Amino acid sequence: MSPDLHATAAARLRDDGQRYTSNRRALVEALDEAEHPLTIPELLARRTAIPQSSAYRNLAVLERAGVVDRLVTTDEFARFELAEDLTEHHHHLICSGCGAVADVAADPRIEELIEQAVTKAATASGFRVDAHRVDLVGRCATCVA
Amino acid sequence: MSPDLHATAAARLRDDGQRYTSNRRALVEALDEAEHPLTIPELLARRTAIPQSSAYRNLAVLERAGVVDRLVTTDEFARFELAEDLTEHHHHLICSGCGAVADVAADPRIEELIEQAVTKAATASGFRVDAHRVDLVGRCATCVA
DNA sequence: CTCAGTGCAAAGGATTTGCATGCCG
DNA sequence: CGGCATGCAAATCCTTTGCACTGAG
Repeated sequence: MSPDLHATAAARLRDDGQRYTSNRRALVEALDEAEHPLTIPELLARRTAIPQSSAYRNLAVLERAGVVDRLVTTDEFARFELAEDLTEHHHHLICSGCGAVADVAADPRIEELIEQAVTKAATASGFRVDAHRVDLVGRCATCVA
Repeated sequence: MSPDLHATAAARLRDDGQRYTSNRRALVEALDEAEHPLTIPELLARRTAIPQSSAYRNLAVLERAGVVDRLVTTDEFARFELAEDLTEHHHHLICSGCGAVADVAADPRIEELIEQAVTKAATASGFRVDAHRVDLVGRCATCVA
């Protein structure tokens, strides 16, 4: 995908005083290959060489450096994806049946409106908005009762 | 607020084969009094009579019956609020500094647009949308760095 | 050498559950 | 009585952490 995805990741880690090691590169690669947020078990299944504790630790580092985002659903596992500015802005379809999370492209026209309406309401109360998240909760094709 | 909040809650529980006990009523009352989603510790602080395990168990029951919604943030605790159709539709301001969650009223005009744009995209992939969630992530007044 | 990164194993902590008891219907 | 609800305590299980070791600079 991004030819300089790894260069960007390395740079952000360097700014945070961290190295871009093979484990971290492997995690970024796995997240880049996936087209939806992955849980730790899913990540480990794709990169078996990485022990669990290293995965948790490195994902925490990558999150602090702004390379990955952690998202928490009602699912039992946290999910990880590449940071928004390294991918396309998108939203999530969260299946309340099986916990699956799929990506859905964002409509720039709507984005604009959300941004405006919502930021205005928030700043009125002294809140500084950094990002918005739009998630659709429902049933995926295989879980429709 | 809702004069028949408790009646509705009782009815929904009954449909699920459950009773509306005093513990459950106390939880619903506490959530109704609060003007933002509460964690379990916060709930217990307001209704000290309820033991932790009962709180968890009853909130799970209330969630299944559609009386409360559970929301998971990056915070360490899950948060609970009354189900959307028992309150006003609203969104959340989530502070990435302290984990606080505040409610913000929804703009019906924007709601409409989100609903349309997003549901169309989702149904295209066989996903049946039940609800949408719009969360603003940022810094609350006391956490702005 | 030095110090961040690694990996194993053990700890932490929110949430869940087993079991005996209480209570509504 | 019958079965849900309760509460205590103990178990679960995702996630974090201590510690000794390895490797890059």
